[in-house]
Amino acid sequence: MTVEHPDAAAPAPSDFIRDVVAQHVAEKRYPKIVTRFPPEPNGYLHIGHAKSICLNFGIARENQGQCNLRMDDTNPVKEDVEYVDAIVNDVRWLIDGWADHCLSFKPKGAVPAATTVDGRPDHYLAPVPFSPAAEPFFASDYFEAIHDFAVQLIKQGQAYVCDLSPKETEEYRGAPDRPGKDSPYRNRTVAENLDLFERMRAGEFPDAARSLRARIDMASPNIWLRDPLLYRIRHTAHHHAGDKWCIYPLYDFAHCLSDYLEGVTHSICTIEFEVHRPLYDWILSSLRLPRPPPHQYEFAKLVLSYTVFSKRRLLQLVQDGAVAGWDDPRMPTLAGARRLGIPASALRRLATSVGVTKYESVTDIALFEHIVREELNAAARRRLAVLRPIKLVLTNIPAGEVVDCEAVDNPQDETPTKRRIALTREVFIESDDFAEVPPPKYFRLKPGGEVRLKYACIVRCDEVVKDAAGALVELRGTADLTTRTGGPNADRKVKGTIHWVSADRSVAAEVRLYDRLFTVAEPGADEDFKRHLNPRSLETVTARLEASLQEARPGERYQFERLGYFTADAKDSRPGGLVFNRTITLKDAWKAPGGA
RNA sequence: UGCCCGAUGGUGUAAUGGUAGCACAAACGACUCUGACUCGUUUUGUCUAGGUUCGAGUCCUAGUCGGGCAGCCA
Repeated sequence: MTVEHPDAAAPAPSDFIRDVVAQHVAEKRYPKIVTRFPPEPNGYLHIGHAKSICLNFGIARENQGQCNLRMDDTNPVKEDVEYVDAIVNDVRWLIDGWADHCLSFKPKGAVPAATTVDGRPDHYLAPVPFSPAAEPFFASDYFEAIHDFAVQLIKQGQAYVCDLSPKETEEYRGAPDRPGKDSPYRNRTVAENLDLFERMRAGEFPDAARSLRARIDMASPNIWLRDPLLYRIRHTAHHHAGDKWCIYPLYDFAHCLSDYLEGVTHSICTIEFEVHRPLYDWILSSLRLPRPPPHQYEFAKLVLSYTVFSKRRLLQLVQDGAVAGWDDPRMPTLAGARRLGIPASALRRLATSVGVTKYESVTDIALFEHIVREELNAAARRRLAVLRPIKLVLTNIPAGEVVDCEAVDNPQDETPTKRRIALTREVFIESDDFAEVPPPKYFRLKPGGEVRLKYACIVRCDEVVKDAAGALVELRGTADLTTRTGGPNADRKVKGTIHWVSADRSVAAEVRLYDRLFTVAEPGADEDFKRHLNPRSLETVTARLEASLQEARPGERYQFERLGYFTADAKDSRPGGLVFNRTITLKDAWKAPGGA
């Protein structure tokens, strides 16, 4: 069954960034709209990143443009190829079937060739579609070009080598309300700076002994204009660039130039970079580049209630063993969400429905849950499964006899398909669906009461069998076969309908019942956020599934009727040993009195 | 404290000087072989004070409140 992605047909969203892009398109300012998604490969992508990914790829998609996936890998000490691979995988999963045609990679191993335009360096790497011979863009591929730009700034007297230690640099920088003071090395000659910078590159100096700085204004009210560092010395090999370098550009210098080199037109980032924008513009305009420079736009990142997104905290959860890894289904990472069974389309819909603004807000997790249920309701086949089985013996059905029943795969389908399930003398029902002393308005099974077994018939509970200790052993009852679906009394109404499986025509399986990882709406607001961890975020049960579920494939999603949506775990499922993850429960409007 | 950014129901957003709308949540009701889905009804909002204007959520001024910035992190 194929379900059209609802977001494929949805009208393009509108926000202040898209308004700007639309205007630029109208005035034909650029030959093509080019955006980029630039994660640093130092952790896994999370749902917050989905907002940025959908914004950048969405804009490319809506304007027949392209979006580059670029590793912002300028700090080798924090990064790793493990993260590069995970990021590529997650991005491709998120945009598959939606904006994958806008995803631009580069030929594997390619490094931009230096050319000269108007006597100035100009490196432009033409993008290629994803293929086995392609890889994402890497800022580290531009190190040679970025170095050349640094040399140009030095020659223009706009950058200098500074010998101040990190601590001294901090002191000289001043404070937001107090101007900084000039470095004593600020007025070195061009020749001296050129010599020193090349010796930095050659590895003559130890880490942090010198740095390359932009020469702007130490009294600027904007901290980022007070002679910011452009290059630092780090005698560390790089996961992508190898051991070629011992000087690495900092974010502010590398990012704007990477954007420029890739032909990015709209460089979209989060609001903490707003104060960096004057520096972004200063660098690009100082270089007097032949092509029109990109511009930076900022938006507020996604904050979701009941979850944390900061890499620091997510890393802590992984390292402390609070979860089983970056892809633990409880993690808000894309890898975790995927394993939990969240469809990529739900993430995309969340990303667009929260809007794009300049003020930070907290999105209620209930909105996300609503979207997930809506996607799954349309797409997931229904199955019967009993999480916590209790036995019900239907005494009027002889042992060995099979009553054939027909069940609908998904009533939401236009032409629903059906399957057969077997009703036998012994069935399992949900322990929640029987109450010896029922609360008011209890529609389910009680002694002497009746319920309908979904897709089968109405049954009555005649007897409650207990052991010597008073614990429930089994229920005994009778089936009214005349009320079978399609039977003469099929229309007979009873208040409750419950799910069930045949005792011997069902299979046992591990089912992991996941719940929110945190118990409070804003766990991240508390430095000691781990005390808000939900002790019941995972409960594992051995459930009984209807026989047809044996054929479930890893990653497949089902609705277990009346319970929720469940996905066959792609990592721990084995042939004959399926593991299901509860993606999300069904909405449940019934409130048992007294919390029963 | 200096600079920058922002403020619309409980929550997230729309309205681009002209009827404050949508979604989520909540409550109630209808339907129901999923207490799901679907459908119907209801509740709740333009931070404050001035100004411009025939008309202000929108423009201006001041204030209040919130966020961001002082890594050789990104």
